[in-house]
Amino acid sequence: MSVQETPQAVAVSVEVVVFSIRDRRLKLLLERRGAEPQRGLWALPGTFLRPDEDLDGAAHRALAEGTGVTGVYLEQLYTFGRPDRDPRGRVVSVAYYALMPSDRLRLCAAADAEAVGWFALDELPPLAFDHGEIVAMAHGRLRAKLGYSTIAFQFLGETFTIPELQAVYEIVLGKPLDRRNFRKWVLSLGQIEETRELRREGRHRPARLYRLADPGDIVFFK
Amino acid sequence: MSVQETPQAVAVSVEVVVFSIRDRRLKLLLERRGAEPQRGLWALPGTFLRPDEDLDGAAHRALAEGTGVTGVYLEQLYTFGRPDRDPRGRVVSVAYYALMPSDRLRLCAAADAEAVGWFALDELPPLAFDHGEIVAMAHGRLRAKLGYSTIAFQFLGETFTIPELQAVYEIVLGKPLDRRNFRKWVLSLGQIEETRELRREGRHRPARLYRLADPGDIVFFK
DNA sequence: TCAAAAGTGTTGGCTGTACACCCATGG
DNA sequence: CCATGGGTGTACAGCCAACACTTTTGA
Repeated sequence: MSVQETPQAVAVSVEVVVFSIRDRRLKLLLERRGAEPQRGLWALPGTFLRPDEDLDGAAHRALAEGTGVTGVYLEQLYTFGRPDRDPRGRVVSVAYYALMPSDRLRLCAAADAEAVGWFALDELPPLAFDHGEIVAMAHGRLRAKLGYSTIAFQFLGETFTIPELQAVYEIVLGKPLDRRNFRKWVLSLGQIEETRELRREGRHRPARLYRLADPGDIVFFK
Repeated sequence: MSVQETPQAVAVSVEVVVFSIRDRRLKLLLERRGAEPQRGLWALPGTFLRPDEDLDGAAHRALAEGTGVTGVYLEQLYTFGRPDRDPRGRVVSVAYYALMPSDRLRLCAAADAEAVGWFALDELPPLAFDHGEIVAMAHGRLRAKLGYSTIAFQFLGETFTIPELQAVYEIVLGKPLDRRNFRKWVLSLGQIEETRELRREGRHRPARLYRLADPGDIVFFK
């Protein structure tokens, strides 16, 4: 790094694209801005970086403050730094994305947000700043990563059935999958183990519950 | 983004991991630091972000100032922001990586660098700051991306032979590949077209020269 | 006993891998 | 004419996609 250049002070923020599956749709957590600029527009939950915390920590904090949720899967996505992307001045935003199970949330609007809500990805309201661009990139990354890692499990609770997992894949990928092939594939990954319990869910045969062999681990394959 | 938080001023820099293949080895461009802190250690070429430029622009500039090279393939890698990663204060570094052909360079040490040099990836000197971590991540990304994109072509000039391209893959992946299968595979991608020229390179049959069908495009496959 | 979703195996095509021989050139 | 690397075709195996029937439950 060139030390002869004078460092220019810049505000650094983190923004988090929070995905969850609700009502069989891929949804996104947004906050309605309660302050200028762009008051009233919906925006990603985020926060400015504090002097003593690292980026991952700031992302976790933004999530906790915005939604009350902790311990979810969080991964850095990309950093956005166009000079004119925020009218308040020079703001570089490190974007993260998070996946959370649909049950695991306790929505509580942050102090500066008017409201918090879930929006289907294909019915988003107008977004503040360049957050539309951030969301598009996060969605692309999510779809790509389904194909070579086990992140999809992060959408589910501790135990889940194979048809539930299949629904996650179908919703994120936007296309139906063959039940038999899906089952063979997911079992061949060696990442899940069966429990003795079943899930009863209507007037039909109950499905066996599985759990992750190494909970919390994201495994890459292929 | 929480507007009630007070934005803390932070210095933002970009650092570039420049890969090239020289002497049949994967090499990395480093600058020897000519100023404190960490004077005398080798570091990635980088620069502080200027008020009017975007991140990609700063990365291109860091590269041009460090090496005199323009127009190479450059991609954002990851952003590093541990609070203690730079003893001068809070510095968030947006890391990029670049691939360049082995011919295309005119080394000129930046004003604040004592020297500039190429180092084999498996014989790196001690690096300044957390640059070792950045290099490790860049190397991982490069290997992964060989498998599903056409970035490897960025190591070669405008025209190249198939055995030359194969050497790039073998060097980056660190393992030999079958000539016949490699040729079939690369032709099946539909990204290269043959020229009428040949390359004479010793006392054996000359190899046909190819060129990219869409120069500059990075194509994803599979 | 019926509807509705869960669970199970087999087959054929395709892709990726292993492998052996001929070609063009310079010395 | 020989050494050196370039260029081509084939055969086998493993993987993935397509597909039909039986099981368990609640009403």
